[in-house]
Amino acid sequence: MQRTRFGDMACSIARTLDVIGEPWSPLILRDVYVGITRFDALQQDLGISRKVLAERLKWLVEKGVLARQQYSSRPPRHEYTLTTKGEELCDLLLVMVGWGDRWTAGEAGPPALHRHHACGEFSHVELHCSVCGQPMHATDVDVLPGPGAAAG
Amino acid sequence: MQRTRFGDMACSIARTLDVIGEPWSPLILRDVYVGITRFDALQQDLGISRKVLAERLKWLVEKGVLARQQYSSRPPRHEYTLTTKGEELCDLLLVMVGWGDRWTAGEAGPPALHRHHACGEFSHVELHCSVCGQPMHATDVDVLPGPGAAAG
DNA sequence: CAATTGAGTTGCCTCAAGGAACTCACTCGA
DNA sequence: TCGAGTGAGTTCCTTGAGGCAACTCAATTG
Repeated sequence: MQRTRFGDMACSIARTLDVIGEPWSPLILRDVYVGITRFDALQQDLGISRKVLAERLKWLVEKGVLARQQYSSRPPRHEYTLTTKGEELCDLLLVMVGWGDRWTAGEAGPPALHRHHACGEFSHVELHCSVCGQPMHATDVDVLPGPGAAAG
Repeated sequence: MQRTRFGDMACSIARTLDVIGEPWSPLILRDVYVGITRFDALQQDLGISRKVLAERLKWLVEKGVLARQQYSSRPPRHEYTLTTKGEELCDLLLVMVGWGDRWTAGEAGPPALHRHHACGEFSHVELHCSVCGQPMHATDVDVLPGPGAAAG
């Protein structure tokens, strides 16, 4: 949809958006993550047009986020599953959930709860520094050019 | 751009996407976060059409993510700054950077580095459980309906 | 007084999203 | 063996969103 492709920009945010930035893509990822893996099931759950769904799935498979696997040979039937790359993208969804629950849920409360396997409690994700382990938010960091920054 | 509005869905991911899911919005947020706060500066940095930029900024201000502030009265000049709500959305950008650096940076390395104030080191964010403090990834949680789930 | 700058607005054109109908291969039940 | 059903798309048409360029308007600098 966007004519301007984000994949060529020297910015990891833009390049991530190139993969899952198009409308519906994160919701498709969410559905596959919660176990809705077949074309028709996705189409019905999302209310997305079949055309757009087919395009998005193809793109996500190309990008290595989803894998298209045959689960029946006669008749040939496929399902979409997460690759490791895709599973790690789901962490992004978890963070979206955190923000959405906090700022958009309102009186009714969060639409979904997340129970952490390790402790068995319902919780949210928090961001920590990979080096020192302390909390790390956008306001706690300086952004500096890295090795992959565009020249000029 | 998407005709289907995500804001009405009973899903925090969809509602988050309703706010910043449209093309360019996350990049606008990134720019404001790194200190590019004026209309023309944003337009030039992003290469976005002025029309779309005006629309996005208006939307983000309406949604309470950005604030439009006058920094000069004669001539009247404005800049866009992050609200608390917007700052917390930037955490999402940090996670995007993490994924993008890991999966899309390639040989050249990450385009930007993030130095954590607390420890002074260049690092990435990691996701931890808000209850037990242990690492928490999408594969480590069960998703269950919450109080705000749609009936049926 | 002309040129410049900041911050948009307007108009036109193309391409993408939505929707519905159609295809095609296979299976199941009568 | 006929018809209905299912999974997985593809095709076609209409509408509307994004890109681009030009225009506005007010104040400021030279």
